[in-house]
Amino acid sequence: MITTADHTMTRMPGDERRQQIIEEAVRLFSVNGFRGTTTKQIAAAAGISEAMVFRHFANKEELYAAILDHKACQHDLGDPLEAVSEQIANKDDWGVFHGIALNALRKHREDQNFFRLLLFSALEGHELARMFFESSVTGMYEALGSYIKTRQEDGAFKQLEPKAVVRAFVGMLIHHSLTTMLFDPGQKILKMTEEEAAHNFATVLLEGIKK
Amino acid sequence: MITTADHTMTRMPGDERRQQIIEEAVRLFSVNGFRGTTTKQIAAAAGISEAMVFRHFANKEELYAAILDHKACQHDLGDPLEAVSEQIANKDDWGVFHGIALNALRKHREDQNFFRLLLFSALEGHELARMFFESSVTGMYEALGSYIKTRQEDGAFKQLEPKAVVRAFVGMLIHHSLTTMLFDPGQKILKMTEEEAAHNFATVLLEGIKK
DNA sequence: TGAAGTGAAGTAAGTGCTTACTTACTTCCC
DNA sequence: GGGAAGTAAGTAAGCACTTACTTCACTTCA
Repeated sequence: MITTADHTMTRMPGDERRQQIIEEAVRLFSVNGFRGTTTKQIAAAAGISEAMVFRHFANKEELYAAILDHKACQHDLGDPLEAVSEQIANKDDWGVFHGIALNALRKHREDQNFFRLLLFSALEGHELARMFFESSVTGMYEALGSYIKTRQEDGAFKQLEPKAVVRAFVGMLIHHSLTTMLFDPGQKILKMTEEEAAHNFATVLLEGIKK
Repeated sequence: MITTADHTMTRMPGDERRQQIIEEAVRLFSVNGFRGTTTKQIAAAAGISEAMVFRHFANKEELYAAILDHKACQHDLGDPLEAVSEQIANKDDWGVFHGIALNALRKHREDQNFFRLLLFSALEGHELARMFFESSVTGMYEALGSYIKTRQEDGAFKQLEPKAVVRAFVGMLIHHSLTTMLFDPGQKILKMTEEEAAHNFATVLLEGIKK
């Protein structure tokens, strides 16, 4: 028998195997999409037979839902500005934007697979992915938007629509991650470290909105 | 016989039919992706039998390539800054950024289908789509980047990496179109006209980079 | 103590349906 | 009557999912 993975034949308790299937599925879905990935491929990647996939998940859709559940927990969904709470308290505007940018760029790089998967499913029209995307984006809009509003009231920022400003900022970050991921994985077009990118984006935005 | 389109049964000369197949395919590919669209669906949408699709295109891949070819011509690929050439000559910075923004947002709305299709194929790893995306993005990077460089030499703009500035700007625009398309088609989250969005983005960017 | 039984983890070999693509044939216009 | 435009009815491969069976660690109780 030919096996593709060295963990074949080693019996594992149910939950570990479940996790393993989920992880391989994330990898494959993120590369080929939901429709472009077969249950056979997933099984092979996990080093088990296809039937075992269906012992752990009623069907392909349920496996997919399990991935989103798992990832949603993993990605906290707590306060999106938690990492820069200190800067916010100090009204250190540059620190806030720089911190958010650096944080977001790092997160995107670390979980490119999940990022791709989300995009795929948003395009494929999967409800759960849509909800996840929507709620996490909405959270950022509200949190950062209210900070901008506060600073406008302080007279520190121009009177631009806060949501538009957030969209501009989030746009810089997501587009940067997306372009790098899809077209410039080797960072050959734009030779720039994460730190430099975050610095540039924070500078452009802050200078653009402060009075 | 049940037909889904009113043009069934009317004989058309070859090229017209070819165009029609391409148009229906664009619509379907953009909604369901390449893998998620069947040749039967395309045939039904065009009101012809599946065999006719294969009379016009050797296989599904060739149909896909024909779409990109067709769209690539349609989308000119001339100077990406042609529409704002006057503002560039006058060094009307705000006019340049505002014009580009308005132009891009309009184009994206008008050709959402093609935009979705491109994203799908970038994710699915289709070489041609990759090339199209890459060349059009690269064109913008070079054209706008060189304008920014000129204005930096004039002493009008700050010494930020031009490519990073372009990426920030393009990011605002693409992210706005993408988010609107995927999650906010009814414009309920961000109630903002194209003109307002372009105004905001141009202001944020220009104020962020000018001295 | 050890044979008998239990159940979870595993598989090989299907099933029926869908897919891209083909073939053999018809219709209709010039 | 020849050729382009069209079709109905395939075919082989691939898909999600099932079935019928095996393996083996671990109880249970005569």
